[in-house]
Amino acid sequence: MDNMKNVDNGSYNGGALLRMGLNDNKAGMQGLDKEKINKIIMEASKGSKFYENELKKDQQVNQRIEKMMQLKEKITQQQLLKAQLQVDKLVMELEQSRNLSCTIVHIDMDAFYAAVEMRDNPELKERPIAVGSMSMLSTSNYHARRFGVRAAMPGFIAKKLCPHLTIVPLNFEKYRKVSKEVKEILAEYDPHFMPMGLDEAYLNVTEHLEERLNWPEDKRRYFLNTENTTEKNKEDINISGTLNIDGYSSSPELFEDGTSVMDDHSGQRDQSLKNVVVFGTSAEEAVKEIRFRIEQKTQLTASAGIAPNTMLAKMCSDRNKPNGQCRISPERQAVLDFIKDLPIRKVPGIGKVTEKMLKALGIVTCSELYQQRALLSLLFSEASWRSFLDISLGLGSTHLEKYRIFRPLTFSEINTAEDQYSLCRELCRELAQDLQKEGLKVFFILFTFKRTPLSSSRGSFFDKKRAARQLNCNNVFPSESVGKQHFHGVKSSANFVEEANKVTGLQKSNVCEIFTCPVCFEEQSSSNLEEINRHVDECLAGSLVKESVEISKNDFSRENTFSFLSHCKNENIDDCKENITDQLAGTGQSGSTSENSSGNGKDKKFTQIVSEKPHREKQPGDLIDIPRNASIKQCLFPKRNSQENAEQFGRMDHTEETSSSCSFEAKEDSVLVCPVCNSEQKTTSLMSFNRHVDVCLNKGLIQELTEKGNRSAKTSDTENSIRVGE
DNA sequence: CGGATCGAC
DNA sequence: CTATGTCGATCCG
Repeated sequence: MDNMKNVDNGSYNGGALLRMGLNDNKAGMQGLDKEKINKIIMEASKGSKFYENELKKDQQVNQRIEKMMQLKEKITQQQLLKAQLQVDKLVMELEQSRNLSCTIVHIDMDAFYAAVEMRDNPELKERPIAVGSMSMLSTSNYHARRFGVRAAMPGFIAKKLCPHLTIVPLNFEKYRKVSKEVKEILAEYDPHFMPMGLDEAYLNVTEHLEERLNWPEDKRRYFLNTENTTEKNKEDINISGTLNIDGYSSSPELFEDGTSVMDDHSGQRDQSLKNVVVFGTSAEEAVKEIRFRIEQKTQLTASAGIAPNTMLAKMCSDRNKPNGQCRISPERQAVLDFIKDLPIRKVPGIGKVTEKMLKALGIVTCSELYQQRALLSLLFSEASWRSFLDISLGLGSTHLEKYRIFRPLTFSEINTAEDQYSLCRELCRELAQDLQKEGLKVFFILFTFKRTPLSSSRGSFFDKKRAARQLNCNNVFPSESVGKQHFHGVKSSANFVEEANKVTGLQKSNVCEIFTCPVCFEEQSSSNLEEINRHVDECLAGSLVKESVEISKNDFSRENTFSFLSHCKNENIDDCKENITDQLAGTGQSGSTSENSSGNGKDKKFTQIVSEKPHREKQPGDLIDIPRNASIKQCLFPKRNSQENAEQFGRMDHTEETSSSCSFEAKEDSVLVCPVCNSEQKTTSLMSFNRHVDVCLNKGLIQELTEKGNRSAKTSDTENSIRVGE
């Protein structure tokens, strides 16, 4: 079966294989073609338990595909049309939220483990090697890949493919050390960079590039360390007489754009300065500089991708590897051009199975993925088709999940008051920054003014973890990083409670600290939590309450959401106070004051979803949130889609996930504001509200599509290029 | 909720 | 001679 894991890996990287082949031929190596590789793997595998299991899994996938095709048959034109309208509405929203202002870099060390081993043992250099054991390889060098030897392949099969293969045992300590050296360099370009394992990292170099523009040349000047340079590089330097950074590469593909690091400057440089390199101020130059420095320091090469978001950056870094880089300029068209013919399998998150399922629908490239968006929304879970949509629009995360850069922390490690305060401070700062960066018009705060331990009687902390994380992820932080970071590694709620109680007795203490109201920022000195809450309530009622959603105290999922803890000392809030104040000022200007919230400004469309029933009295422990745009968008097509689909197509859908990913639910006597027409809807059920939104949505969309149709005939789903919200 | 599945390294 | 890993996230029943 050509669906076997190893074979599949082989075909997935067929492009790289071909490129490598060219290199290796130059080195006089021979290799195997794809067919031979598959045959050998097949012979080595068949009969094994593993292989049987692979076959079984493959059959299951086939069954899933069959089911999906049956489902597809039942879909009527009308359903498809309706889905098309809804999805396109969302497309327009997504298009509006497209953020091209960041420069994200993905750095990927080439064949990292193997490269380290080769560096430290020159004998291995010209030989095919792999790192790992007879039962599993972690990586292979480029000679070995010529034979089809790949990461995640068992060593004994690799040996059959390439009998001369040298298998070097893993040496993690060494890799960690080298990785640290690389990370020291990366940190200079983005102190919050996000490592992914030992050999990859994302950097947000937006700020660096801004500063870099004003840097004098000497801050961008580096000296070639000839001692640390490989023999080959020395040769290149000597031969060429003038430093050509292309030359130091072991691959002819470095800087595929035909420029070298020196090209911009070499013309002006005389021979005596040939060991000096000056890098420019552009993103490309900065990344070349990073790669140059990495190689100087570690003698290892890296590939890099530069793009407006992480997904694109990652795919970019793959394009010209090894030892190359690629950039997608921050323009919508450039993004779409890059995406257009890209096989979906290249997209991080789309693996073997998804690829096969989509292939069954005739989808191989990203533009095909876009064309079939309506169908996909009916066949796949909400999470899936939404991510498909993001992919086909070239959208991705523009911020890095900062908290992952540290070694995973457990609560037991954050066990001093000092640590907690500084964590709180840090989180506040990040939040304020994120909000500022995203230019949010709606400011969203979650409070729990309650000193209760995180674990309560109504169920264990971890029972609620998932729901809480969901909320975090949707509302407070743009990612789930917080939940991940802080919940990670805690084994049980009992464990946690125990740890929490050690925490300098904070939550037990009734001693009152001075408390800064997060709304008015006045210091409140009170020994009574309820008093504090009353004050905050008044503040909120005065300024923000009309934009807030009140969430029932009984809604347990909110209870343990990350909160600004009431026992934060002044200093904890102080640091973010400025930012928050600024943010609030900005909020006022951008028109989400209470007056506007029920207004009819188009840009205000989504700022208010739910207004609370005025006369319900707040209770201590209540949470107040103001949904931010992102989460509201997710409410546009709430659960009912899947439910209806399930009813119509006989598909049982997961119920809990999607409903809780909606950041609001209709409580008994809520007044809901339709995000489309902005009118208040008194409603007793989410259903009836949804029905209203539905009508509005379709009305609006038809109008928009009609308008568009006048300008362009390209409104059908049969078009060939990606068309979005032009 | 927990086992199965997916995807990444 | 044998021999196909581990983890987190998500799906799904």
